[in-house]
Amino acid sequence: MRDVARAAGVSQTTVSFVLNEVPDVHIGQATRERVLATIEQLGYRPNAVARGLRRAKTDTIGFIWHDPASLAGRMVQGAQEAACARGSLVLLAGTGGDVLVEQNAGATLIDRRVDGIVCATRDHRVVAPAGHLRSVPSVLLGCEAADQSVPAVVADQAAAALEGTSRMFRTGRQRVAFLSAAVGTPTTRSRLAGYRRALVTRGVRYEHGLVRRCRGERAAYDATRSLMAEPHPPDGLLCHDLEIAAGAYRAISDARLAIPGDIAVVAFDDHEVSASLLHPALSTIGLPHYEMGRLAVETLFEFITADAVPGGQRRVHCPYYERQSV
Amino acid sequence: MRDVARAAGVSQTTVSFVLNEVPDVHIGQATRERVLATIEQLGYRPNAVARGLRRAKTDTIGFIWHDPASLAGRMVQGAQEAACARGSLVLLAGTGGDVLVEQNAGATLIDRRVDGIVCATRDHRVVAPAGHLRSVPSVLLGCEAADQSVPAVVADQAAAALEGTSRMFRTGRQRVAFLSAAVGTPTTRSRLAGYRRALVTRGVRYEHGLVRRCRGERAAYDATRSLMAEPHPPDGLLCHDLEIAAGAYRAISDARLAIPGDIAVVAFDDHEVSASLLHPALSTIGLPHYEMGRLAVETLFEFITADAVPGGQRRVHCPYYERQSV
DNA sequence: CTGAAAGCGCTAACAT
DNA sequence: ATGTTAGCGCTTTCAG
Repeated sequence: MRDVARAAGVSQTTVSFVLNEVPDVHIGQATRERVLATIEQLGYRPNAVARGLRRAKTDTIGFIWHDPASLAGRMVQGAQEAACARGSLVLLAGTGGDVLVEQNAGATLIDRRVDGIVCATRDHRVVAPAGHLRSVPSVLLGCEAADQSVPAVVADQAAAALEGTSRMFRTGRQRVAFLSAAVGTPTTRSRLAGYRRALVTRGVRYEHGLVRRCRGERAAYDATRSLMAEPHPPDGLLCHDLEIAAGAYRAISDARLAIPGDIAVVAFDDHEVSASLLHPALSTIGLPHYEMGRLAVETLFEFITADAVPGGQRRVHCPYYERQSV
Repeated sequence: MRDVARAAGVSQTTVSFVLNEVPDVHIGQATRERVLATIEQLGYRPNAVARGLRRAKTDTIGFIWHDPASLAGRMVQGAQEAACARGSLVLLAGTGGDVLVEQNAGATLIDRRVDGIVCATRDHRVVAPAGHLRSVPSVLLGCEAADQSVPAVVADQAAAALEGTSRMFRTGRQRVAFLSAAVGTPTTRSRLAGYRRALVTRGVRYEHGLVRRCRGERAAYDATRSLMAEPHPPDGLLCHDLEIAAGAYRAISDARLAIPGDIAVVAFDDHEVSASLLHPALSTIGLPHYEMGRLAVETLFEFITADAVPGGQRRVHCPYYERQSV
């Protein structure tokens, strides 16, 4: 920068001013152009590290990343693109799901003076935000703070379950069952809530026996067979994921029933190839990872600029992909 | 840091020395412990930005990311974890596949004074590395420089095609066909080379007619039917991806042939759920994204520390996942 | 073994 | 409208 100043015959200050287009300072047209030309000519590029030190702002947002699953990649991508659109970059800090490492990751990011942090945990779990998430603007992604003290962006799983279930009702189904996951997480709870709301909306009584918890293709197969063997078998099936849907498909096929003729199926976790591999192609509910990452960063920027914590929780709509199973 | 020095009754220099465990400087045991205690007590953490400015080393590596596909997430993760293991963080810079934006991304990362850059492009394409990739230690990921001037990490697709094809020969197949992709990319060329090498190894003549280019399930279906209708239909099929394998499966099923009894199938792009959805479960060749990301960063560190460009190209083994289709 | 002091490259009062 | 100057928080000679 000194070189530029010298070559253009001005002071460093002037160079800095033209570079930053400081609002209250007007630089003479001639000077400005001379400086700009010199910058161009010398190929000068400001040192972002030095600028960050001085401004106490690094134009960098930290992304804490717990999820080893590949889908998280879309979240990171969404975050990265949203940040980029605002002139910031994303600094990644992973934790192999380890909570101790998580503390560390947050601290490390703060050491680097990131302007804010997006903290993405797996599986929508409620977290007690670590101290450092309070010391710098932060937003949770895919989970929420137990005390709502940190804003969060989550997939609207309840609405998604409601929609998936309602779609089946709307094609005339009377009894929709829910093949849920084995473990009770916030995700499964939200989905169950949505499922129940769909029943209420439809004026159908909730039956405990229509909700089965299972894990894996095999368990889903068994659960479906068991459901089909009941006096009043279901004519619709909401599945927690693709593997479960696969098990259900197999059971339905073995029972010589037709999809969607005899029974409709909808599953969470859209995966184009897998969904199309099933016959008939499976209608799915997608998890909007990209959009979640994007919105988390947008929210973070609001937080940073408004200097006020944005409202508690933002839910992102989960798209429904209609294929042939409903 | 000044506060720590003051509270411990020493100079900043001393604090810096104990913090960095400078080799040639020995600090008295008592002083060191006092300083450490004070640091702990005050909860002091060094400012990484200031340190970066002074040391001209940021412990950050840049990752240029072209690929909008979700699988790239695993590469980023591999890179991130490898970097983390060496005390560095990954700074992301995406480009929507746009070359102009790419120039920019590289420049932005250099402005941030990253210690090195990993540049990941989609689809193994040969690139003429932009100037900035030469001005800072860089390694290409998933592609290679036309002039080999920049080290590269790629999946060993030729070896993978060789292995997949050979596996089929080893179960007694005589004629293995290759359903390749529609476009001629370095990826498809490498795979074809591997396929041909497998033929040579087996002592089988290459037949142009056994290699079909297709894109999508439907095209694969047609290509397979056409192959099966020939006088000497193949008894083995190497598929470019899962969609193509799906089309092949359908065609084989329609032709009332059995997998693997009448014909064996192997496909690139391992995806557990999809592969298991097919009946019989499809044997696949995985693309080692995580490992590639990891190795790219390892290579980059060699580059940075050895201050010498590591040898041209590193190929990562692609794992073969045996299921029931061979 | 420890401290004083210079400076990394930039920004932003404050002067002129 | 432009220049002078004092740091941002740290590392690192060089003296003591």
